[in-house]
Amino acid sequence: MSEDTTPDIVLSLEIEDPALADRLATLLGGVAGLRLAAPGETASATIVARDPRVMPEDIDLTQRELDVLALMAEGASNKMIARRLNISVHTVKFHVGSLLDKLDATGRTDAVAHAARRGVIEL
Amino acid sequence: MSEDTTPDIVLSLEIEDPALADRLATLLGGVAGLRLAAPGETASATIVARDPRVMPEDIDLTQRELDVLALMAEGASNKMIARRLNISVHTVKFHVGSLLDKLDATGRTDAVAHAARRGVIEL
DNA sequence: TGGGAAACTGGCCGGGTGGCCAGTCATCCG
DNA sequence: CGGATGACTGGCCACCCGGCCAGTTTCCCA
Repeated sequence: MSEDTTPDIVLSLEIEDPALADRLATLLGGVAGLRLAAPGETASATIVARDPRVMPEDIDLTQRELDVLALMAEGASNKMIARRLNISVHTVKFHVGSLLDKLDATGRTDAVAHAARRGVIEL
Repeated sequence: MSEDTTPDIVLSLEIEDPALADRLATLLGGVAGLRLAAPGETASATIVARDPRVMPEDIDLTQRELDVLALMAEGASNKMIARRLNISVHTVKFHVGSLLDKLDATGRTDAVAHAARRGVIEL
């Protein structure tokens, strides 16, 4: 009689903390309709530790800086960014400078890495 | 008499698919020891759709290239990388060149972004 | 009315970056 | 014994980057 209309939801655990992982595994193991993924199995959803969502507080970047940052993350050069945003290369440098400042980065690569880490941008 | 030795595990849902999210919410709602996060509440774990883990899309980088890549992601310049790895700046450039090639990137910033996206490195 | 913030532009310049050429050395393999 | 591959190093050079100086305009707010 098992109506196979909806197979079990397969969940995988991606938790560092062994204690938390263990509690979750135990708790979820007893839930009908749910199943923990077997090693190597592709899960339909994953439980990760902590909220990956952006941390509290915002680095307070202006809209223009966000525009420039996004293009930087795409690997665009200052010249390309200038063309894309219809502004001069000098202005791009100006914004990049502010970005390096606010993100406490030493260069554009570092800036993108920091921004990604802080959830300011999505790679 | 509720022994509060272990508070409920707070879970937040990060699911695109409304149907799947709904099923999970229903299933999880009836589990003792578990609780779904209230809007804005910081969860101890999050359920995300799909497995965020990287595909077996190996980029086949040499060990040295991985070394260089890791330092690049830290925002290190070629000179810094050279010092850190005890090799010449020219050799660093050599590896960076290979990296740009293999990662199909236009520059070091792009290379780091691509590598992070493909899970080759962790930011 | 004046001050501040944001966005924008210019020139200049030292140092970094990436591409090209070339070469050495060790290892693995036919 | 060649031949191939990967790691490494060098010189050269056009271009890019980031920091410095300077200036403009617009908008918002006290």
